[in-house]
Amino acid sequence: MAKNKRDVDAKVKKAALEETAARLFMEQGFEATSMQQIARALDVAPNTLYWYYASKDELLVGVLNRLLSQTLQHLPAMGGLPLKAQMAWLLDELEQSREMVATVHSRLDQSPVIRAWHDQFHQFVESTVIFALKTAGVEASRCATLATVATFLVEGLLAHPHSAHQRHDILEWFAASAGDQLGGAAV
Amino acid sequence: MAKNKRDVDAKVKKAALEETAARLFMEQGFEATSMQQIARALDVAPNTLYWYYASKDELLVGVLNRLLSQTLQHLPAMGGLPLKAQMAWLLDELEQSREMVATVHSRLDQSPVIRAWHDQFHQFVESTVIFALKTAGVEASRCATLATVATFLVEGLLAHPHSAHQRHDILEWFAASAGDQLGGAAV
DNA sequence: ACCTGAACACCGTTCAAGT
DNA sequence: ACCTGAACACCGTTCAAGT
Repeated sequence: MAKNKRDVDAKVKKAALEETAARLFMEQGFEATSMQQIARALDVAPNTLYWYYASKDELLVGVLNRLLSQTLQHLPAMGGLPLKAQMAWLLDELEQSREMVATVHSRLDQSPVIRAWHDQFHQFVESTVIFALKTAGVEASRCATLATVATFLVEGLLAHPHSAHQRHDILEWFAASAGDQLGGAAV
Repeated sequence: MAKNKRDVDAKVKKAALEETAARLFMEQGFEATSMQQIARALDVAPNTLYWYYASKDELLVGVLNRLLSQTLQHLPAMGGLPLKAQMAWLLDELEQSREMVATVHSRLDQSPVIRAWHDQFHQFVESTVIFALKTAGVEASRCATLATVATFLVEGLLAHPHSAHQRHDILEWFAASAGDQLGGAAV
């Protein structure tokens, strides 16, 4: 288990690999970026990538986890804020990875490994939102439904182009509806 | 403009082509179905398909329009029903084309022709829902927001596996929230 | 352990040629 | 107008071989 030189080197190389891949995926999209292209940017042979990742989708998972861990570092600061603000923050955060979000959804039915990552991510987000709702005093039986609705609204806003005005109206309406039904908890 | 024999033949052949393609797309998915495979099922050479459609995506558009026109024939009967029932009907209808819905969303960023079809379809659905809401007496300024939310919820339910219980809770909550805010209109 | 050259089995699409 | 055979330029991935 000792971290020897080799492990460090491998980690560093994977990091460089994922950063390059992430850049190309975001610039051109996942489908439009070939393994050849990534390899060329790294100055290695195309099949070298397969020593580190079993497939292009596994490389995508590596990229996703890297992006996720970066986002999670900013999470603690969001603890006490109202739900509407938290959704707005999540939206801003995800919007910077719009391309990646769309890619994940587009490969759900084609790639079991992406499906697994997606489902796990969703479960994490939903349970986090449910916890936040409970903490805000929302009736326990309603929390799951509200969390799912919140998720669907965020995904809808991400997938479809919209104005700041539209976004505001939707989040406002949701927060009001969620709050109203339980006598004005601070949602 | 006269409908001569040639036109009829072409229509019939396109119909057969699109039905075969639709079947394979639904059985195996769009990506997993090659032009070769479709051609083989029709007993023609692969490039024959390109005489009728400029690309695989244009063939998909043909299939989509065919499915849509079938669905639209059942639409008139839905006129007077409450919004919740209409959403449930739309969900059942779309769920039979889950694969196609997912395919359309997955190709939005790759294919301008699919993007155009999708946007047009969305506009049609939203304006239909807005009309239904206005007819039900919903305040005009709220209609657009509610229609968008309804759309997002339908898409969310379609994209993510869920129980009948979850679906019921979400539709119930939405109808209640939409109705409450304007003194109990028959939404 | 790490990387390569060469190949494999596809893919959507094009083009010149036939009828 | 309609259809074909043959090819093109890719693609993700594999494998045997090198160090």
